[in-house]
Amino acid sequence: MTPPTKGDGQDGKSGPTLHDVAAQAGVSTATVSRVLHGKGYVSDATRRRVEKAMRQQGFRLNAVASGLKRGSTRTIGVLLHETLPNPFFAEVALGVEHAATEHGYNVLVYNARGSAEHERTGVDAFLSQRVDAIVFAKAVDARNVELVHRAGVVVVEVEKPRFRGAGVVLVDNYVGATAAMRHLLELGHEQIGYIGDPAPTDPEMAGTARVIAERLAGYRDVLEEHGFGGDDSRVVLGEYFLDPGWPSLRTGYDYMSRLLDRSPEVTAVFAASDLLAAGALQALYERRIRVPDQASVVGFDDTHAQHLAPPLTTVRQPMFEMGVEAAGLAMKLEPRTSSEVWLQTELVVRQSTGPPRQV
Amino acid sequence: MTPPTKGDGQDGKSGPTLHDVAAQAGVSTATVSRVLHGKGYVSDATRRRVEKAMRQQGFRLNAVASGLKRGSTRTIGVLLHETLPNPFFAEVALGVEHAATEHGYNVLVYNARGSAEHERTGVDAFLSQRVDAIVFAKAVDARNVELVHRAGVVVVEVEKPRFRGAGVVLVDNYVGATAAMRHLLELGHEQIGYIGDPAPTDPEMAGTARVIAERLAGYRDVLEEHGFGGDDSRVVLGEYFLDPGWPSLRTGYDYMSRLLDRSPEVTAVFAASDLLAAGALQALYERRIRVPDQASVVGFDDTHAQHLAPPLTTVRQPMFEMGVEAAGLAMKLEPRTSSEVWLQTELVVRQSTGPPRQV
DNA sequence: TTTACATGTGTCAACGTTTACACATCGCTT
DNA sequence: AAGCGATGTGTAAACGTTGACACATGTAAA
Repeated sequence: MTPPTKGDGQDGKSGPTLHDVAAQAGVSTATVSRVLHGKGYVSDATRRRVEKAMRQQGFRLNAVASGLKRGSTRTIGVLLHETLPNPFFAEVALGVEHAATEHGYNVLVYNARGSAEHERTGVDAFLSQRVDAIVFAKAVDARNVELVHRAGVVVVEVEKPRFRGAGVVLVDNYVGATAAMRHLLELGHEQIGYIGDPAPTDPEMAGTARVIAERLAGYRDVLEEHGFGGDDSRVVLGEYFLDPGWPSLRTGYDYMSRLLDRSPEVTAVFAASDLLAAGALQALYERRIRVPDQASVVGFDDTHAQHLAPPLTTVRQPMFEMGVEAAGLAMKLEPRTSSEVWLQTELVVRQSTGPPRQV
Repeated sequence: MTPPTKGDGQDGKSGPTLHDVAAQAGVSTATVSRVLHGKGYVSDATRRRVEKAMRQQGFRLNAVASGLKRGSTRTIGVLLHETLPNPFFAEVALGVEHAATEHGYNVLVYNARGSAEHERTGVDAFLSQRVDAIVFAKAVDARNVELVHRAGVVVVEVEKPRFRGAGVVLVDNYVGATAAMRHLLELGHEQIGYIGDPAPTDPEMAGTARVIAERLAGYRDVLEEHGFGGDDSRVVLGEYFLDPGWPSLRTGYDYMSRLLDRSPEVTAVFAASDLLAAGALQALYERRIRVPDQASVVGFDDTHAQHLAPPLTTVRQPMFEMGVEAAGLAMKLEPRTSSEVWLQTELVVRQSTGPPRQV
């Protein structure tokens, strides 16, 4: 009647199958499947017998077989751009994991390590695994995204601008940057420096360029608004593309040192990231410039802010939520469908900002 | 000859199958499979024809079907204990991912969020997915580990002591702690404080207890060695089990404040983690005690050390390597086999330690 | 010339689930 | 009394891949 069973639920390896529980319950596998998924008609008596058999044998549905048959694996692949030393990606991945498992989805991760070839390998692996969707956080090479798109698999991009048929999760960096600047101006600062990274010219990096440009634009526009515009002499932009170890802490330290040498009159600095701000704090500490008494510092992203001394005022970027939203799109969207989710930043005032020093 | 094909490699959805390329190459699926895996005899001419057909159709092996047939998915599940705010788990997960993908394995992640029930759900999901191995970093509930073990799936535990048939990755906290203490004594410190967490008494948390005990033992033993032993008055252990938000930065700040109030004579502190050290640094900054001029601080784990001002001297814990080793065991071990890997810590001297202040 | 073994390829039955379809009953309505 | 829909269950064919097995050759040793 039923094929010979080998996993009888006792030895442990490879577990009992639908056939095994069907046999014990004296029904067909179809009925067991119906019980399992609660669809179709099943009498109460049968249902109970099947459920008992499942319990006794410790039956666990083989998701691999199920996935093959149904053509869907309920799995999301997360492709990380790179992870160290920035917690951004880990945080996003966690958000995806959270939302996905909440809905019974599985999450595969792959770290592209910043290289297009690695990313390609990851895409291949994910497509091979027949994931339902791939979340790029953030994509290295647009061609890899294109590839997924062509394969008819849902694409979700984090922090990368519009792509024909994909879900996109974006955060408004401009508003956050203006909030930070307004905060400094309200405290009475007028000589405010900016340290950040230069916008890459490579069109491949358009997403990164957008983020960088928005933060700097916030700085410039608010100064302008208050009549301090048109002067970029207090802006220090590095040249990280020449620097193999970028982004490094050292970078923030260097930028800040350069700013202090060049414009000793500044009473506050706006750093384009917490990592940069952390480096800036180190430079200030070394020069015995006390924060916030003698200089105020604002960061961006809230990755390290809490841990620093003093705790850093920063613009929080909702990384975890970005992951959650990305997973939401991944689970909801049809292949080759577009959708955009915008998330807001939030100014978190801590102890690195205060009124300017009395000169 | 061959079944009707539906995915012809053009429409994108669901892709071409072995049958499709077999048809185009004029061979059987068995031959295509042989070419794919490079096993068995295939003539050069046939191989070339098959490879051409695969390339033209953009064939990608369906890992789901393959996994079902072969009974192995080449997938490792990583079960995280929890992730925020400690980068430890993310780092270990990354190490696993790195080593795994290097060998063509896939990595599923699940975050137990510190709860045994969530962990159980994760284990169920992983077993359903028929992962080849599960890495617990670190396990919440031993019964969940037991469950995996009984299912005949390879178990690897990170930082949790012996379990019958499992791979275990451990790091020697004791040696690291003694290195840190010796460093302080060599600089001339004699009044050294210790801030850390109390060892949990719950047998479920034996792994955590071991780690905590080893670090404290290192502190005590080295002091003893140098004739300053038997005095625990400079040891501040919290009571985090009462604190819902543990572990928090606030904790380090509080412990340090308590230590300074109670034993103002201390010239150096050994903190049981970087997070605690970061909090300590905040307390010192607030009191305008300059590091390292007036007080030295040593951390443990190197999670935050680099970012702090001043950069923290700490005992580096090889988290990434722990993940790599865990993946190695996961891929190598037979089910229900034991194996232990010990990793060493390393003292990293930065700028938070120096000779004691002249009183 | 037989024998044996290496080489090359096809057939077909799995792997464990899902689901369309068929076939029963049962209780009602006309 | 026939007909109908709702209910309950089984049969069997997929899903795409793998691998044991069978069956060819060809070539070299006996």
